[in-house]
Amino acid sequence: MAVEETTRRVTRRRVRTRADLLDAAFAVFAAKGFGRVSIEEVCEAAGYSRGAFYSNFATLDELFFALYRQRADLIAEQVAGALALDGPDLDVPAAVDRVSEVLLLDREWLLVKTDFLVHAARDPAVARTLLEHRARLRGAIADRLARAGGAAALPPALGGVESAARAVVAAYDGVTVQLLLDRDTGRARTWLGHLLTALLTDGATGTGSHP
Amino acid sequence: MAVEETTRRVTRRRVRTRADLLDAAFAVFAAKGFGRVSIEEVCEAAGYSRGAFYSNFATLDELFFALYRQRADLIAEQVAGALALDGPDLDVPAAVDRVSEVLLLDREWLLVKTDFLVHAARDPAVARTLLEHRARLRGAIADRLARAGGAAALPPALGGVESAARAVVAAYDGVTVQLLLDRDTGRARTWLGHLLTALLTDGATGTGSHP
DNA sequence: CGTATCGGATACATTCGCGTATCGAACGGA
DNA sequence: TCCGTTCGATACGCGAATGTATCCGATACG
Repeated sequence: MAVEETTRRVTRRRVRTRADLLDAAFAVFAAKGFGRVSIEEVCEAAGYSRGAFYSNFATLDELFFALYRQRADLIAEQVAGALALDGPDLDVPAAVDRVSEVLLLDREWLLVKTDFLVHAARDPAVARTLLEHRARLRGAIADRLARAGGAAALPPALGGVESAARAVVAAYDGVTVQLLLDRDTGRARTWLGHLLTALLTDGATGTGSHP
Repeated sequence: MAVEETTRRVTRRRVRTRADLLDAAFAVFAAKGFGRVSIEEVCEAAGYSRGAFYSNFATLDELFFALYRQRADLIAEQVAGALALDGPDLDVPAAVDRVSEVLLLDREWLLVKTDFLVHAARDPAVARTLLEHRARLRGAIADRLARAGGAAALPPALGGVESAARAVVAAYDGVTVQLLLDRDTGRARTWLGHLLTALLTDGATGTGSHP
């Protein structure tokens, strides 16, 4: 019962505290992993006592969920922005570069995101919201692909733009795993670039992305 | 110091106990996630007391690591077997089907494996061994690809067989993520099939896998 | 079959983290 | 500025999990 149903006089202080807790939680979760973090650690990192925590969240899970939503929405915005940059004609390699930049930039986020995946994999309710996020992302990609060339022009052996979008997301997830292990961001970005151009262009050898 | 350096009179009982603990741990980890499991839970599930645990392992992490090695080696064997089935000429769709079968069959294993990934992502030493496992897997795939056609015949826009193998693993990882969320194994298998044939065959639309 | 060693159970002390209840201080509206 | 409300700090009790030390039954080996 951290947040009542009835409207409460939301103080500025409260907003700030909540934001501080979320930020601190992000750092701590990224560093140690959700499973190894206690409520006290988060509070300590944020500079508050446990009282502040219980006043804002009922449980660590709740905070984790809120944290994920916050950051995921932020990333989604950035991706949408990166996709919207071109005019109606899509420059695949350039768009791929821009999106890769956004998606693979922050290792901490990848860590937290994967933690959340593990969490969602065991809780159908959480999984549903994560699937919705992913569906939105796929939708944005599919729209972009459709808007530029449609199914006929670009995609190769896959079905339509829907399938192509799905493949893009799968490639992203696959590269993420590798990046989490070898910590080589540059390599991951060029790799994602290769994969995506291989998937999205017909037979032509896609140009690389970074020097 | 669970296991001494000096050779000890390894009793049959001990072997059995250790195996029981590992099996129980697999089930419990899969069900609740590594981060939410206590030593006692594992012992209870295995039908032993904590004394048995501490006699065999120093820490939960150590057990987790041993568990991962055990299962990963087992899977690796099966994959190698599935890859070796054809003669020298590789039937891509068939091989893809067989490998998908092995890799995506067991949801519990995918859960544990992902937990382990999260774990490894934060511990460079663990990450190294995981990377070695993956390198071995990639190597087996690359060998198989090279043995059947080489770089010239099959792969499209990617570099050589090395890159192709890398792409295969990435696709596998990507599909795994989706499967963890939607729990639709059949879908995941056909999807992996589509992806892999799209990646490994030139322009021809790869045939599906299952009816 | 006897015996020395090993393996696992039990009991114990201890630490850690949780959730609640209470209180003083900060806040915002009038 | 004053006052009712809200926020977060502090203090408390509790339960769970840990690691260790000790003991007894099982096991291998001569």
